[in-house]
Amino acid sequence: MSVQIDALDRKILAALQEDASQSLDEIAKVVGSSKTPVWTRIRKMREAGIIGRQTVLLDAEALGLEACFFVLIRTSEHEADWQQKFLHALQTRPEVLEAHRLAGDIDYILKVRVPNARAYDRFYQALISEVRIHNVTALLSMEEIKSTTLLPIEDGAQENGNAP
Amino acid sequence: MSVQIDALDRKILAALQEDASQSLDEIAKVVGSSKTPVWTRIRKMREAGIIGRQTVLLDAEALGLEACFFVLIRTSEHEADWQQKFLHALQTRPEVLEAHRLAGDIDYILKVRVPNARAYDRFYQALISEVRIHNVTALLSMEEIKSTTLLPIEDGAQENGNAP
DNA sequence: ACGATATATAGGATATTTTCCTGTTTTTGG
DNA sequence: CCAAAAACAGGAAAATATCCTATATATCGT
Repeated sequence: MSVQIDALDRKILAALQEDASQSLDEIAKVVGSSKTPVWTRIRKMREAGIIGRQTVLLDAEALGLEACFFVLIRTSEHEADWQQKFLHALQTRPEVLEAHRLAGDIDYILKVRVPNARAYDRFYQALISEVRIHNVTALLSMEEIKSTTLLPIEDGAQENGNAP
Repeated sequence: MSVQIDALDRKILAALQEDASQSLDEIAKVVGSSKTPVWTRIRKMREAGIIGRQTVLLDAEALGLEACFFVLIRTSEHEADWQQKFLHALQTRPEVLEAHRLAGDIDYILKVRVPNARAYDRFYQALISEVRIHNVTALLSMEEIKSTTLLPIEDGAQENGNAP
């Protein structure tokens, strides 16, 4: 096992994802510790990959990205090289913000952010010309009710999935 | 109009969302400017809400959140107070990371992160006991192919949707 | 239960960075 | 083409990150 996360780590993670611009002293005060352990733990969790990218969330509309689509994809092809081409296409296109392979009759779901419906169509045409896809349904978002990167962190007693 | 974003602003935004821990001097060098204009522009874009939360992206699996569902919801009710109750339920539940109101025959889509399938069922039971919902389809993610908060920022010439 | 070793913690010193100020250059409008 | 305004570059003081040292806490074998 790489790193075991304890209650203090979880408090630090919660504070960090809430506001990563806080100083170590502020975080230390919030989590009830001092800056050295907070700093050491952050460094270790960064190295372990528990803490990933430090970023800033931007207003998509202000950047002219006014349309958001969820795309449900069914395919008949499940060969290795088809899948590889498909994955590569998704990963290189910056308008694809999320892509998941699913269980069930729908094979993939994408979240795509584009300036407008025309830009979505361009994306769609480019995608289906690049890889063969059986069936596509696009769901257009009318309203972003909620959008957060804040993961729910259990700060209570540690509930462990498997007994020790 | 609140703030007009120019090419330098876009470069700064791109640098920031790529790595928000960079110093002003580093960003200034990358975007080809000096720290004062970079700092002023960041401050203004923060105030204008173009730049939102500064955060850190965490590894959900490392935190024990191993299951991700996309939930497609159809409802027959479209009255104001039903909708308000529904929105409130979504916004207060931390396992709901995204919620969109859609155009078309599916009314809402949610993205839900939970420790496991049992936790999803608890969430689902709690939700349908709180608000009346006509039809629900849960899509289980088997693999997160891509997940990014990096919005595509056109750093070329400024393409404007409406003519001046 | 006790002591020896390992580990975590608190607070302080230095290097870096943010924040703001001052003088200069560039752009804009008449 | 000149005046007014805006943006810019670099520098100084305050705040912060990073690392060090000493102290406290926990762990393990006997």
